[in-house]
Amino acid sequence: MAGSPLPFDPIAEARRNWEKHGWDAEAAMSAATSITRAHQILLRRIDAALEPLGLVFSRFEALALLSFSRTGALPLSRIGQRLQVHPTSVTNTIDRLEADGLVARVPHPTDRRTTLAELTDRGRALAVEAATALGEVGYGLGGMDDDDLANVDRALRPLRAAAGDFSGEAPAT
Amino acid sequence: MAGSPLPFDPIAEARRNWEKHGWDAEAAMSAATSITRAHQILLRRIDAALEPLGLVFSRFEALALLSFSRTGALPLSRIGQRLQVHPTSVTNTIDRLEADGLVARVPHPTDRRTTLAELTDRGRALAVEAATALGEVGYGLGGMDDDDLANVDRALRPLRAAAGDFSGEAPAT
DNA sequence: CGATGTTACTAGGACATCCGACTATCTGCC
DNA sequence: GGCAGATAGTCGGATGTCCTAGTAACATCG
Repeated sequence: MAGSPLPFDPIAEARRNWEKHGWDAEAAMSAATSITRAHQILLRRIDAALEPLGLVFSRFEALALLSFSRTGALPLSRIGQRLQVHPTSVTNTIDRLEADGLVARVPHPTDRRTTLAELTDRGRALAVEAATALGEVGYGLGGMDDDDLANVDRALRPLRAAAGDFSGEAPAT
Repeated sequence: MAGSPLPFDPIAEARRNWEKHGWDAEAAMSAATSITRAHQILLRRIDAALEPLGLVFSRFEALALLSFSRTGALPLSRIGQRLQVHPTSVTNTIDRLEADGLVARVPHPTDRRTTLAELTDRGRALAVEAATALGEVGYGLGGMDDDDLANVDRALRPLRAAAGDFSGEAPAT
């Protein structure tokens, strides 16, 4: 993607430069850049694993969420809340899933404002296939053991807490 | 952005569902989702801090990189390598920085294939302003102390290592 | 009952990122 | 010298995400 690989860690290098030039908050810069980079690596691997199935991560997430619901159908607004994405992103995601015949839009039985996204049989089956495919590559985290994975959860918890992702729940270990 | 906040942690909830339905690799799923979410939180905060300056994170990164270079100019290809983004993304980034008068494209003195992005005076000054603004919000990580930040670096290191970001360097701490 | 405010979804537009393809150059080696 | 292969940058196209605005429908309360 970006020519040849570098012979050094670009984040460590950036940090050295930060310090050398007297720019502050280098620890925060370094952590923020690590997160950005980790996300990039992850998304690339995940999408690569899903590509043969015609999915991308965001669409898979919606499919998974629907699979877990009792009836296989949820209001678009609830999908947006759970996935923490903008309503227009949900519209877009469901548009594509619907075009692929993986979900169907059905009107809400009582609230006429609301549209439900309902899993089709193909959608339900594909969600399982995709989960399997992702499991095989460890959700892009292949190579990390359970300790490593727990460390990631734990390390990012303060950030998510500050963003209000929990409401005072007990931290899950 | 997504309606009202949830009364529970959506990632912990996803993990419970994963287990309940027998989908495997729930630890990896949880860690991957945490990273995705952390990135989203971060990018939103960072871009909010940069918005008054007319920048976004990716353009700031390019500006910072140029600020650290000896001559204030680098080939686009080097920028892409260091920032680990696709060449076309660099073209786009530099297009915008150039349109804003923050960098100028100049031909490479000896290699006629190569274009250099050279910081203008305004670009150099804005980079400093932006670094200050970002420092004030802790690069989107405000509220995390140095231990927390170090934990993030450390936790994500195995992932970056697996992606080849280091070439056998001694892990920094 | 009706005005006001909230909630649900979509349309249009702005960005950033990637990929594939294409042109222009440089490099290496016969 | 000259040709094959690698490298640099750009263009066009496709995706995903967000924001602003706008319409429709529910909910609340005087």
